Amino acid sequence: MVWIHIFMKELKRPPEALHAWLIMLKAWQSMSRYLLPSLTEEGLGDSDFRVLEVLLHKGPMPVNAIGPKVDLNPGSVSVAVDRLYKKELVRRVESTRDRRVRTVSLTEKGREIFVPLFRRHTALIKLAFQDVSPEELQQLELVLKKIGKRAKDLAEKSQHA
Amino acid sequence: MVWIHIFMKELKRPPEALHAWLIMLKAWQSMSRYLLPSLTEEGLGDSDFRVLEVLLHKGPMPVNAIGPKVDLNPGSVSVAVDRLYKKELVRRVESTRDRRVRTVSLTEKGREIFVPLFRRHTALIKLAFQDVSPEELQQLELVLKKIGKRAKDLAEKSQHA
DNA sequence: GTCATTTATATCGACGCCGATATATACGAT
DNA sequence: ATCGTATATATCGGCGTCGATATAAATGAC
Repeated sequence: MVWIHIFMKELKRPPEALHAWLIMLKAWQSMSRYLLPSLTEEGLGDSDFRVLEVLLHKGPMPVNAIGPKVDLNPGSVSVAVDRLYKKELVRRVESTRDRRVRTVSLTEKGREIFVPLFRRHTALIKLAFQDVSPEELQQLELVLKKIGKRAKDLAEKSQHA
Repeated sequence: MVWIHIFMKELKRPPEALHAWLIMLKAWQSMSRYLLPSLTEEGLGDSDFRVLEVLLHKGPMPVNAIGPKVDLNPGSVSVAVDRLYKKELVRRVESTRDRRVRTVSLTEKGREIFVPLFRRHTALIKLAFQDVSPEELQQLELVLKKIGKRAKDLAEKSQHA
């Protein structure tokens, strides 16, 4: 039982930030497993879903604008858009001003497939959050925003170093 | 601007659960990006880290016990352990009772590499959580636990259906 | 004891993502 | 106007995960 000893000695009581992070990890994994099936039934992956979501809610945009919004590098966005293109869910329009850019937008088919899917998705999330009161939800958003922002800042800072 | 219209109409104000989930997504992505470099510098991936973590803190265990703890399927655990084995960070001991099972444990080298890495990792997390008060942290854990548990239950329920 | 079933682990083929690079186009300095 | 640099997108090779399956060993019914 040496390892348990070491664990206790090293951490005393689990430092709170780490503990919270582990719980966040668990919650994240559970949510992901829970939400994924409804996408795969539709033949979509997680990234595809997020791309469609951003296109629906923010409107048409060039490939390079999608990447940051869905946390994907340019190459991955390119292939994701291509997958969706092959399924005729999105359209690529070449810009006349700048012949390098191709603006991506939802097709009618894309809209028809995605809007109901998104609605189901939203309902599933609501179900999973059913035990959380409005006040708790607000508090949760506040805290997660702080953490996300700080993590982003710190990540950028260490990039430069 | 049709899409914005549709968005507003469809969602009125963003339904709170969905909104919170999106913020969680962002926070998660930021944290992952922030934490990953310290692992890759050591030549490890996310899964490898979690396997080492569970071995350090829960002690030696057979391959099939690792999977559930790190949210990986048996095949993935097998190759993850193999990666770590090739780096001599873990050892596989064949059980005499049941000759199918191979109990995985950290080697000395594994411990030497991982313990400081884990300490750095913990420090990074603490930094990212610096803006969160102890009360907020407690509240965060509470709420995330509720969400995780409910999501897990719901996922299992829809499995059977 | 023998055979069917179950369990532990490893392997296989497919797929998605990443980092790096290639290609095409635009922009800016001179 | 030309040339070097920067930007948008696509492509390539490598890697990690998945689901399905293979292999080996244990268990249980008879």
